[in-house]
Amino acid sequence: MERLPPLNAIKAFEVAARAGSFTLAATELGVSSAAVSQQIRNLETWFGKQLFVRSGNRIALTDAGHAIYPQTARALGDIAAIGRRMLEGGLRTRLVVSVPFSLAELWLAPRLAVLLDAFPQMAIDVRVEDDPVDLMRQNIDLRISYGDYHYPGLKLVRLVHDDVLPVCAPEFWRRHGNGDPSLADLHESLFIHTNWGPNYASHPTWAEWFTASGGSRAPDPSHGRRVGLSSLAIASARLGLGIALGQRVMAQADLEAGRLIALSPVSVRLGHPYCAFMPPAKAERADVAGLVELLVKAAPATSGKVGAPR
Amino acid sequence: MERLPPLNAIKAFEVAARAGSFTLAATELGVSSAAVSQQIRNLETWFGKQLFVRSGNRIALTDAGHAIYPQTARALGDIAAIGRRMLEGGLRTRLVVSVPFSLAELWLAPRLAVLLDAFPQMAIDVRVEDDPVDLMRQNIDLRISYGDYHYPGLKLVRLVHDDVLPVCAPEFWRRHGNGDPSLADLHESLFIHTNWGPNYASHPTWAEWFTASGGSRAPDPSHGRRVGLSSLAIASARLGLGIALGQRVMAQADLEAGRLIALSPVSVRLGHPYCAFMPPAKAERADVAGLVELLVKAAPATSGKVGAPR
DNA sequence: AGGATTGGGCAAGAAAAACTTCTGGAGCCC
DNA sequence: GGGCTCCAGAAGTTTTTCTTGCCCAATCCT
Repeated sequence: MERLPPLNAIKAFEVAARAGSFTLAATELGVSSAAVSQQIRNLETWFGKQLFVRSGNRIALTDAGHAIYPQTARALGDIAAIGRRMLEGGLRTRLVVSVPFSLAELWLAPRLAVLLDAFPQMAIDVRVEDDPVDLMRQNIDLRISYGDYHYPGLKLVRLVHDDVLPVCAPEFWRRHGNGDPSLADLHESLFIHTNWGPNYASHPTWAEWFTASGGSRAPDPSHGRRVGLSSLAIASARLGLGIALGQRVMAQADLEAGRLIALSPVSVRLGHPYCAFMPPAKAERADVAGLVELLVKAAPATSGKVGAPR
Repeated sequence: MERLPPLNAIKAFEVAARAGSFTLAATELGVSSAAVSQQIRNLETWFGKQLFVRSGNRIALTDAGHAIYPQTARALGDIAAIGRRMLEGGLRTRLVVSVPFSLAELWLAPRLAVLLDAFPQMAIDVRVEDDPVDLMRQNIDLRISYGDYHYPGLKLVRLVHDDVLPVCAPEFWRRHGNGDPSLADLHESLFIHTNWGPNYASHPTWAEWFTASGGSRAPDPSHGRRVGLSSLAIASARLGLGIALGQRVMAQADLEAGRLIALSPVSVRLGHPYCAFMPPAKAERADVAGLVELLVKAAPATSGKVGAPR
């Protein structure tokens, strides 16, 4: 095959020709109008032919531009079709979602329940595994992770930037609380410490929480209970084993049901947001997009910003 | 139209799939194999699907890769066809060549004569005009200019890096020369000075030539003859009006025919090469490519380097 | 076997392409 | 005529792409 014209310029041309305006084309492409102008000129220089006539603030296709537009549209349409074809690739696919251990039970499950309630026939696989995950080899459609720095090249959607606050079971508080929500006098052994394991280091500590609440206590982890999973901390607190720094999104249901109580409005943000990652092509699948949307909407209280594809 | 897969990655994929090797594909694309490897991975990440299986130093298309290859080939072929179509755009076109005044008569004309001798029915327009020229608006296929800095975006081919040397008519030398090829004693009024006009400043002067030849004379332009065109300097010398610093490519024919004699082997290079410019798409037209090739070959003595497309 | 060769992966920095911002000018509309 | 919209152009910045240099695995070749 001989040398091809610059493909991105072809793309810009197709959009501009269809839109009849560089500005509209720019909007559609998500760039500035000057960028479109440059790409078009680029293509004109390549061909040595004008494709648009400019008259003041208006443009129109030249004869040459008219001649090639349908071909560009068809070729690009074909390429778009390739993308679509990739998604179907077995069409009968289930939606495969991968989450870290900590999120599976207390965060994803209830949200999926909502979704499955609405679409009972929806086929979803949930895989529970820690980062890093190879989405390609395992045919995963959507990965949810802590932090927005994993998986370069994948489309990224920020779901929720969670925070932690002290929670415990109501009976526990009745027995040990002494009515002091500053927790200043609570015995060290009653604190539950969460350890996120070797790969993560940004989970807030009790010391940080005390600092944020204006105190200065720093309970010694070696004296209290220690758990290796944030969802386990919640579960432990629910069972009356102590006071945990529980993540809000995980404790929510227990708090509303009265199985847990929050001992203070003071909370500490996690170091990173929870994010969804997916191959850009799969972001257009209706089921993937729908699930992501649900997950974003489900937590409007603390966050929900949509990131640009990378 | 929805989001398109990265087009350059598609291109890399098509070539790699056809070549069956990243390295061969890299050669065809004129890039390194690592670049191809990256583009393919890029596309795989976009789709969330492997397109090649890698086993050691060998690659093979996956089922998914196999499935999309024909579509990519067709779409890219369509786009290549667009390029070809642009060239034909009236098919009945003549070849339009644009040259600066100085080159038209003594350089281009004899070379075209060779070409037209071989292909008498070839339709060529020669336009004579100075830089800058708008190739697009005037439908020019090939522009020849002094210097390689004009016309960004156009494909550039360096034709010849010329030099100047002192020439005069044989009778003139018999009458005024005194047998002294160092020209040290020649009367100032017998030097012909070339002035390239307001846009150019790099034409070698007599002072430079004397320096190059080991002397130190600097004839005063206000005393000798002055011409505003390098071809006119040659013509003047041929007519016995004085000694000119003549460009080799222009004096060649007169030197061989004995109408001019070179007074010294010492020459001074011009500041820039002569270059051909053309829209990249037109570089593939057989007539354009043929003419450029002829022009390059016609001057192997002093240069003939081919530049990369810009 | 065992060394040499070929072809691809990976990471860092370099080069090239694309984009943004700002400014200016031309036509259109009131 | 004045304001508005839209495109062009230049300069500077960001992003993408490519190269370089190194490694490893499989193959090839005595």
